[in-house]
Amino acid sequence: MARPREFDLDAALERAMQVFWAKGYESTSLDDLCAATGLGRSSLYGAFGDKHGLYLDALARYEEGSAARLNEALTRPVPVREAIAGFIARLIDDIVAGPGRRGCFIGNCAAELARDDREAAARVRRSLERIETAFRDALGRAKARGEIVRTADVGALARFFTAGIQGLRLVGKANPDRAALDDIAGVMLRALDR
Amino acid sequence: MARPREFDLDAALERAMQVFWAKGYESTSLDDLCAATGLGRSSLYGAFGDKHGLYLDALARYEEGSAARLNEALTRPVPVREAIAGFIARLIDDIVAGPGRRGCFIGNCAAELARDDREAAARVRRSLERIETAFRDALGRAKARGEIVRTADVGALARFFTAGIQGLRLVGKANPDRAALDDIAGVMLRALDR
DNA sequence: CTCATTATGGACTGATCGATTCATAACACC
DNA sequence: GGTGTTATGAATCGATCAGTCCATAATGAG
Repeated sequence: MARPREFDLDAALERAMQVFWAKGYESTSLDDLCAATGLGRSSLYGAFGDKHGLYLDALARYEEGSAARLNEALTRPVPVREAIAGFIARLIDDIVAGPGRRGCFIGNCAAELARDDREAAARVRRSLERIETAFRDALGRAKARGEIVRTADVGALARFFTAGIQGLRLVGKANPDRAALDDIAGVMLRALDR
Repeated sequence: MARPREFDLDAALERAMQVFWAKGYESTSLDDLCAATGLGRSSLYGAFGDKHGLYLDALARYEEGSAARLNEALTRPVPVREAIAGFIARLIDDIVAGPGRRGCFIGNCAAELARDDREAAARVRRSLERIETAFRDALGRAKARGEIVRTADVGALARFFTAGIQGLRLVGKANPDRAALDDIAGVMLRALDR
């Protein structure tokens, strides 16, 4: 009935996400986005609305992958301590070996524009809640299995790990030093030994 | 010998710092800075060089006050656990009661422009090291006093609290909920009970 | 009082921003 | 093959950006 789209929408979103992740919202221009995706302005606007809409879509895409990795790590059939340790170890690998100081897209978004961008702020809040829930569920199951003491407050621990991961990514962005990050991870994990 | 400056340089820097803190670097325009300080462009450029220089000065000013508060809290003649708990409690008060979602200026800087701004990145790294050192010194003194077990790794604990505070401020920026932040603080402090 | 020096405010610069417009192209349907 | 509909690319929009320039004002030194 009409001319079909000539590009892969998903691939374009992935490229745009990488640019926003690396440069942030304000510092990314539409020319940057066109260059990264290989698309013209018309195609971008036709597919994603405007710059802000594309940013939100990119944020959603990041969160999707991020949450999937976390859930996969936390539902492995191993003790929860090992599962969390494995997740954090891979996180540190990413920070140290990754293409330099991008941090966490969600955290970057929170720091950059959650101030007066209610929609973005709501997305960030939801993302953090999702992470928190994943931890709480995993810790709840572990508690039922007797892996952690019955007096443990899994809700507080879940919030702690959520914040801890953000802190880890932030200081890792400023100084991607494995020894320092391993130190932090080690102390974090000992919150489970009680 | 020449016309004297008509404004208070320190007060102007304080105002500029507040704006950069609240809005970030890119989103703050020179018109914003002129409006906040009450100065004209010529005065700003004459006193601080350019926008980037002013931003770095503002960052330094923030770090000064921030480090002073931390050191004051950590050198109080009380058990280190109490000192740290007091500092974090006041931090949470700031986050919850403060004028909305500014986060930590240093953390905001790290998230926003530490990527390809080497000078800002170096400042952030130095700031975090300063925080880490303050914790390490306080924990070292506490260890010598026998407040924490002799097997404790004060270096790792210092790094942990440094990252933890950043995580606390970040999630607090996204969701300034006292109960959640208190949960996180509670788990963090139990790292000292060993 | 005069002059050299610096501060100030406002006009102005070229560049870049996000967004729109429009002519053209490519399809599905009849 | 004609027609309606959407995609595409280039040109372009007004707004805003950081930064500069210049005429004027305000001081201290001689």
